[in-house]
Amino acid sequence: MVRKRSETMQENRVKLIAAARKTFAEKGYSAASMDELTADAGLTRGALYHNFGDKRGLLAAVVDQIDTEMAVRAQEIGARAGNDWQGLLAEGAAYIEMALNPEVQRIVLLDGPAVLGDPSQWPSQNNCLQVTRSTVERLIAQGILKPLDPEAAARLLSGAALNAALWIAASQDPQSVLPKAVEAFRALAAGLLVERL
Amino acid sequence: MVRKRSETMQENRVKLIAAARKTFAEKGYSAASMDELTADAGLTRGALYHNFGDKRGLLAAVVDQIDTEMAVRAQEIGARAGNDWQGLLAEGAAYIEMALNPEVQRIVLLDGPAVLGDPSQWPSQNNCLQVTRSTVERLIAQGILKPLDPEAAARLLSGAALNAALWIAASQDPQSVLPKAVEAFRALAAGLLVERL
DNA sequence: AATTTTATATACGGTTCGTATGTGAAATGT
DNA sequence: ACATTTCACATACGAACCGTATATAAAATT
Repeated sequence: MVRKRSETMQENRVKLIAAARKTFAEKGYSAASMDELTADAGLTRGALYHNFGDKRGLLAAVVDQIDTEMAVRAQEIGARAGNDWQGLLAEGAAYIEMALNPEVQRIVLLDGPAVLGDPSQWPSQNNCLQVTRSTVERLIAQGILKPLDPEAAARLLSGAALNAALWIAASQDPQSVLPKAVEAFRALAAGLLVERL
Repeated sequence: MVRKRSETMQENRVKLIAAARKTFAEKGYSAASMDELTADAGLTRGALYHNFGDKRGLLAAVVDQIDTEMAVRAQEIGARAGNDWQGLLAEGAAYIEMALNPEVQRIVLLDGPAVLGDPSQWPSQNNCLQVTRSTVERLIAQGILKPLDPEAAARLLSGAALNAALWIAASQDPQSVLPKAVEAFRALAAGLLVERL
């Protein structure tokens, strides 16, 4: 059976990213051994360094994948809401819930920023942030939100949401804490609304 | 000259923490070599492992120190404000500005959570958070803020503030971005206020 | 069919961490 | 005051890991 080179290469990339998601989430970035990780994928470090440059590069690829998945999900949930304002609240709640996933938490929220630096400068450009920002921009244009800097508002909102998730996950009883966090988030977000007359 | 043991030991701890603040801030936690770091302090790794257990232990000590300094500063600034509500806003702005300091940013915001886990479970108990929470509790008791969970509100507020700082520091022109972030923060915080009648 | 490319495997060197052991000075007891 | 014990720190050692340099075999190209 003749296998095209680009096919197997793509498959190997997928295998490596999948193995990395698992290992990074379970052990954390620094404790993840590249020998073990590549062996789990049925390969060696050779494949890794050829495809991703170095350990950091692999993390960047993993972060990009998860971030994109999160952004897609958040946008879907936001779009399903009645209006843009409800959408913004739904997106925030969605981020909080998604960040309870250990993969998201360990890889995107903890190791990602520490190893790759500030999310706004990631190669993936942080799709999550983009989604929130464009929602905010629409709401400002509609006169529903105060005319704040959209980037600033989006950063603070997602910062609040993601930080809430860290707190929830570390707490003893996540299920009882989640609603408190969502309630506080909704209150905060309401501060962006224009004053009622 | 007879030097008491406990004296020199305390001095050595101070030296090590000082060297670690410098090196961790400049190179980041994982790139910091404990051989170099201890040599800078005029000691060897022996002193380090005896005093702090391991590399993580040293980071924890450094984080504790910086976090405490930040909490003291924020509380002073908050107390100087006219009332508790103005104090809360001033504290938030103070966190944002303090987080522009590379030491704070690299050590407390990036490496700290990645290596030590969620800040609410740090040995230092995260003094910054305590300050904000007690301010929030007072404001709720006064009927100025909505009766939300104080811990949740404090977490989200500080999350927003610290995340804003990461954004600012990574931006091209921090000085022009800072006021936008502070403005957005004040708007968000206003969402915690009880509805005006 | 011969030649070139290249995706991955293998081999190696350098660095780093944590522990195990050694040592000399302060602390303690008689 | 001297002998003994404690312990804070230094030194020595082993294991793990990363990134690169080299080798190889299979696909691509001519």
